Amino acid sequence: MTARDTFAIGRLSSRSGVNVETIRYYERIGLLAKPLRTSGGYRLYRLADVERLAFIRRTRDLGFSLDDVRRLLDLADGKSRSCRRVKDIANTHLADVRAKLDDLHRMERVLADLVSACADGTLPACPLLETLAHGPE
Amino acid sequence: MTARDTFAIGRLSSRSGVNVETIRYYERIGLLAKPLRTSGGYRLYRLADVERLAFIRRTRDLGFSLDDVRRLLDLADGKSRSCRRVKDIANTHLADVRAKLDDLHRMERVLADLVSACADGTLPACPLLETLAHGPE
DNA sequence: CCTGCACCTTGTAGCGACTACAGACGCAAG
DNA sequence: CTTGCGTCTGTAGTCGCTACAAGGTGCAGG
Repeated sequence: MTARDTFAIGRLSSRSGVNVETIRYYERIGLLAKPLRTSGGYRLYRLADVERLAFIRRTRDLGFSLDDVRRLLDLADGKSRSCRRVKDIANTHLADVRAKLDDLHRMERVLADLVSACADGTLPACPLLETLAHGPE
Repeated sequence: MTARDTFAIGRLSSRSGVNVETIRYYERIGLLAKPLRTSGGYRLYRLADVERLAFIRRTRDLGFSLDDVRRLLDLADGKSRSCRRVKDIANTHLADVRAKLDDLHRMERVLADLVSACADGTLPACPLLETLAHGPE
């Protein structure tokens, strides 16, 4: 049934590193075009789909939202490939990442302090619990 | 109608720094006990509720999950106040925070690199898009 | 007493990005 | 032909809220 260079979703999954369920989800939300089907209803993919999905995976791994992925795919598909617009999206996302980084750093510092205040954990009153109950200082 | 030291949900919200909708949500999932009501059905709170909610807010601000919050509240309520168990929860969460911190650091580095490779954004081919399309080097 | 207004009520649906089924069908190897 | 895995659709669950809609309450001013 399958032409020499087509394959089913499981193979696309293993070749792209994206979960089968996730691939179907991407199709449902319109991130991937609807693929050809076998007479029995199986989705049929080609090498180009592996590429596209690998693009998505790499973009997701950098923490971009699916909306950003969509925009970046559009830019990659377009003739223009406007570097400017790509850069804008990336810069905005970079600012988000840095903001989250700051938040996490703050949490890390406070948590590490609080945990160390608990010493070996055998204290009668728990300093960590005290801080949660009544605030710092 | 209200006794001298009770107040409605809006006041609890402004005193604890937790959104009205969020307070009702916490009640619904059993994080807060069901409060007394006025004859007209309004929830009635006391100072102790402000404390409890402030505890929750502080704990959430440190990034603990609501499940962790529940466990920490149980420990704070219990006679034992086992510092050991509190410490275990905090340490596990701290490890999570550090793992996320590592992820974000990695993203930050790669993003900053890619963005700077785009120079002033007027390049004919976009290096950032190339990397997303074909992977690093 | 009536009006107006802010506040409160319940219930439900939406967000993002998946993940996890159930129950049925396809397909290829032995 | 049977076995057994792969795939299909559709729906519901995750987390931690947030945002309504449509109606009821409480209180101050006139």
